[in-house]
Amino acid sequence: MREEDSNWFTRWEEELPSPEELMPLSQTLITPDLALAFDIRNPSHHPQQQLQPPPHPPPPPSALQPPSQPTSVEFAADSGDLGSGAAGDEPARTLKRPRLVWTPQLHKRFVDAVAHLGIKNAVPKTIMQLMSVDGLTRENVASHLQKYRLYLKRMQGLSGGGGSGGAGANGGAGAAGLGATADPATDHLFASSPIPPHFLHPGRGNSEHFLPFVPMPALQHHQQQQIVAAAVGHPHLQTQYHRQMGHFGSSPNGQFEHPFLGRQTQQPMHRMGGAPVHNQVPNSYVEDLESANGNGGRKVLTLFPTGDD
DNA sequence: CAATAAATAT
DNA sequence: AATATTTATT
Repeated sequence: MREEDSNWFTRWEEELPSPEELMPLSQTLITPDLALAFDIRNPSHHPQQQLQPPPHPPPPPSALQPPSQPTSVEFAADSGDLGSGAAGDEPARTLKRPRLVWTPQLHKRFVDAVAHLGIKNAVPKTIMQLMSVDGLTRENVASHLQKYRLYLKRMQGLSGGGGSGGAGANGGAGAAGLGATADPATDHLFASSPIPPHFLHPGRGNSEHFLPFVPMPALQHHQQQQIVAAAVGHPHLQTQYHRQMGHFGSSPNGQFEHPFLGRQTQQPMHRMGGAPVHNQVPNSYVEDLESANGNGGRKVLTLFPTGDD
């Protein structure tokens, strides 16, 4: 049955974020106040970071589909105080980014990019470019890709006896039912996104399909909290969290102004695919917000799960 | 320099 | 535990 081949992507269409989800919300990791407190002047050019993005005029809404909105990622700050020492005299040029949180949505975008690039072209740099996620670095992708490959191999390993078609359509916790050796610790994230069939058997597929990668108007999580804990060498390090709630003005038009516009660090990529990108409006799929999951002493609140656990 | 994989670190 | 970072190899 080959229907599965064309089904795997019709699925995530329905899971697309609702308009409410796609608020750019490019929150700066370092608040201007914090940056000033550190006397950070940004001496040399450092990687694309969102330090106080200048009021960039949003591109005019063209009839065609302009590049997707620069999807911004959220970061989680841990209780590690980076104020001691680094803030003393050494310029914070070597600012370390907060850990990137790979949300199911973000991972889905990752898988999409890899799927459309093909296994051979799916290298960190290319993936990163295709994802168009502001703040994403090549290292982020590389690290994630490494883990993802291990995950794929694991899946192949235990589905080898079945033949073709066995492992294609498991979209969620399907693989964990056969008493397989799927460590619950390894997949959680990866199991949330459908695995393109050709991923599992490279070379065994058949035709390369050029699916018009739709970058989507934007892919944004319903951000709520988890911003940055400003610890400027305070003895107590009481991490405070901003409760960012309340959405921004959502116009009935579907057009709204973002308070902060993420930097569109979109580099002109070479001709890849060249497929006609056709945009489509996702269904308004309401997602449940999950907050305060029993996570023990973790302060990082996980974002909403995409359904399964 | 970029990519990969394994090990190691936070 | 989930990512980052480093190391070594290609």
